[in-house]
Amino acid sequence: MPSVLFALSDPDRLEIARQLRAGPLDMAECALSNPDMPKSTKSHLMKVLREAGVIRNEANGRGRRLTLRAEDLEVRFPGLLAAVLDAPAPD
Amino acid sequence: MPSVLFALSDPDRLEIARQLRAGPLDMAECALSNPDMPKSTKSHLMKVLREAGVIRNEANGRGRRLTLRAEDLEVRFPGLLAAVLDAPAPD
DNA sequence: CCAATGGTTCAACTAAAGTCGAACTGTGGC
DNA sequence: GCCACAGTTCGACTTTAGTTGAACCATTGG
Repeated sequence: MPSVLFALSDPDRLEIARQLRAGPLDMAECALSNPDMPKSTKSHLMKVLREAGVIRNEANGRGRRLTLRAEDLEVRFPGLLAAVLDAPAPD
Repeated sequence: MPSVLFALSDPDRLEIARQLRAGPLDMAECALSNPDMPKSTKSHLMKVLREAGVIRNEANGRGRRLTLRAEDLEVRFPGLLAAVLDAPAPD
């Protein structure tokens, strides 16, 4: 649980979670505030989210499909994800 | 918002928030998992929570009264605090 | 007034996260 | 098979957060 909150306590990672809310996304598609972020850094963000159980990250063609694990989170921490993602702009 | 999630993403700080849920508490009363934690460390935990806007910390006699800022948080991030504190044991 | 109690602040240190280039892996198109 | 593409992993580094003793400040009981 602390790890979930920690994962979401970063603007970039929160932004990713927000984008995934509407549905799975190819990693290449999800744009961050900083467009010229090195791919190793971006990959690291995904890793933190993945290890916290916030997203899934499976190979898909030559890219990667990112999925928000909304149902799993809902079971473990009811209402949490909604409360976080519904909140006002990422400030 | 990230700062609130960050503040709560630590077992000790989360524990404090949980204890304050029932009502204000004197700092001396709120016991942590580690009872022989130095007071400077404990004070630091409070600072993080305070600066994130999670708690209030006002002088009260020779001690300090800690208050969970539940209403303020509810306005800014509806449902968030409840979702976090209602969640299963601090794991 | 003085000493004890309860916390804060400071400064120095340790530990943990973030950053990013370079090397590596797997997939698809040609 | 080979090359380009999309990401991951590794390792070295920088940055940020946690930890703690010591000095300090405020309040209260004697």
